[in-house]
Amino acid sequence: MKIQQILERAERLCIERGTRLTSKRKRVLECLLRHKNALSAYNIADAFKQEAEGDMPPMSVYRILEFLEDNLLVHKLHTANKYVACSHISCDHRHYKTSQFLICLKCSKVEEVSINNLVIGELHKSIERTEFRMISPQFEINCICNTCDQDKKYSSNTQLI
Amino acid sequence: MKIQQILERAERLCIERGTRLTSKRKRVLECLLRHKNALSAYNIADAFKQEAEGDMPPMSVYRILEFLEDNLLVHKLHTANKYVACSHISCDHRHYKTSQFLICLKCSKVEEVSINNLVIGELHKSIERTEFRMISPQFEINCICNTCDQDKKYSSNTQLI
DNA sequence: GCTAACAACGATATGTTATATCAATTTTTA
DNA sequence: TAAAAATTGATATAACATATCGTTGTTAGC
Repeated sequence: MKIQQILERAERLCIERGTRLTSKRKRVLECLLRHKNALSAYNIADAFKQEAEGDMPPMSVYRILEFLEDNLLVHKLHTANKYVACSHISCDHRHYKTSQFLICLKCSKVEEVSINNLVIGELHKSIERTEFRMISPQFEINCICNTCDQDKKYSSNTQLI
Repeated sequence: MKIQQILERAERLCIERGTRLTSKRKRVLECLLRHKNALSAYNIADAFKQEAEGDMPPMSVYRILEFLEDNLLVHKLHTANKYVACSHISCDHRHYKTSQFLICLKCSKVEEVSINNLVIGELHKSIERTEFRMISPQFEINCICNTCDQDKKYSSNTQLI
């Protein structure tokens, strides 16, 4: 699906929620959609500088990312301290209570996967037996993507992790 | 099990691995064992200052934590940027290929749990179908512990998350 | 349209987490 | 005991993040 369509869908979702996807917020979301990999707030600010899209200071990026996260448009990957656009903006978007992210530690490529509901159910059951209550379930799994794995095989000066 | 015994076991494990659990390393591990909650490197440095156990600058703590992690004696919780002592130092210690941590976002209390093998197996299968390869499997699950959950109910000025 | 209330944005300061580097010291090995 | 290796000390700097306050822009009621 094209980025422009996703942005339009995002805008509609915000209107439904009574929030506003301002032009700056839209541009940060677009930046995340164009870069497929996860980006830090400072990465995003740098991208705006380099692509001469007008200034976007890191503090603004943080504020905007917070808004986008609250509006279910981006996910924060806590293990990487980076952010990705939600891959379900344009599809149903509400089926996904538990997100699972495979994150390449080398290039920050991210895949948002959907693990078997049965598995997630079992997980919840395991946790119910403890004295902990799960909140905002999100799994982040450290991986190496195929591309970077290949790189490792053929280039000796590439460092893993 | 008493901390002293765990430390002795840790020392033996290091000797078996051909590494040395020096007195400073031992003291950092002991610090993590005494505090049941996860601590940041700077938290540990502060603890040494307060308890007048002699200086332990943050940079030393980082170096020592790296050693302890390499020697499977502590885990880094990437989502919290904090560290905990491995809860399996004194038991078999090698059965645990995939560690799962329940982390209280309020007080950093941590429980290292063993989730249903079925769940872990399914998770691995899901990942095999992607173009990612899992490394250093470790799951961190954001939770609220019962104690902090109770606190929330009875005190109005306590903030959740 | 005017104004009050609120939301969004800009700017600065500061806090927290982490890595890099090089010198000094201690321990091990030959 | 001297050389080599491991450990520790010390400083600088990078990377990630929050707090605060003033300004600008938008919305809602009059």
